[in-house]
Amino acid sequence: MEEDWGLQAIVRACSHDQCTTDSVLDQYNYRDDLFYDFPEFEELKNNDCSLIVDELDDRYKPFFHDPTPTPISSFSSHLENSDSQGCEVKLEQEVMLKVMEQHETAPVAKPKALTPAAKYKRKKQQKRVVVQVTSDGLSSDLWAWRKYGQKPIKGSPYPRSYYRCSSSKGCPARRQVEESCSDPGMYIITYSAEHNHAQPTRRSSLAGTNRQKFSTLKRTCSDESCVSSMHVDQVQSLKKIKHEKKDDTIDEQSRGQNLSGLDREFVIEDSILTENFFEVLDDLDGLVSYSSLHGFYSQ
DNA sequence: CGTATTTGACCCGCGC
DNA sequence: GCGCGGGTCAAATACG
Repeated sequence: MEEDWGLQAIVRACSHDQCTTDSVLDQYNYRDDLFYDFPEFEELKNNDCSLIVDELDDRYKPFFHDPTPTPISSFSSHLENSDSQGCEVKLEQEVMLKVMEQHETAPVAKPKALTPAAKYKRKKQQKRVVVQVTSDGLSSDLWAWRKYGQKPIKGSPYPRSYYRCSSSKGCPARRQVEESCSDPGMYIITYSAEHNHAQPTRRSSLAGTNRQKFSTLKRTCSDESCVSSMHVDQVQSLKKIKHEKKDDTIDEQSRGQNLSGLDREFVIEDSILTENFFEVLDDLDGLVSYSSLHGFYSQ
């Protein structure tokens, strides 16, 4: 299954708001999906922690049922009012705009003979996911990326590198990497297009030719457990976003901290970042800390 | 020798 | 129409 990969699992979860047909949603088994993306929870499903799972199930559901995602126009006005002179603000705007692009784009149409111009246009409309990671995070996915270009970016002291997927010939997946000018040491990664093949269980021999780029790769846990261990951090990160959203003025220092909290390659669409969503996060955070989950994740 | 990276050239869209 | 900026191509080069 081509969608069976971590990032896509996140994207899939974030894009459920596009499914507005109740009949479809009624047939959707949220719990199974949870265990599908986070197999470690399977353990909980089978023991006395089912209460927690029920709670998650109940809390999770409303976000999928909401057929009218929060308009992102508030983001637009925020962008218009912000100071576009500063490099940091500009970068943040770019990240926001890309997430907005992802929100607004329609599913990619079936391929047919396209003119170069149409091809280019379609490429620009492709789904994009932006994440901010540390240098360690650059190598934290299993896909093999081959660099095909590098360009200096106006307004940024750091160049942007362009990568394509080398796991499979003809795979349209692309990745752009640039160092954050507001947080040196942090990297903005933009994923575009989707892989047309399954995620490799390990980096292939082809992928292994990433040479120096991945030579410092740190793998202290299996890929699956790395994915699951994001979960509690993500809740904390989202709570930080909540505070950031409350503050209209941009606090540079706190933003740096907030962004660093997102270094586990986690991006969530603004459409579900409603006040209610954060209230639930508050509850979930407490729930998690008092459950056996705490011990599970703090290992 | 096969594959990855580098880097200048080229293409395209957009704003003036 | 022209220049600019972003994205991609492809030849040259480096590496194992």
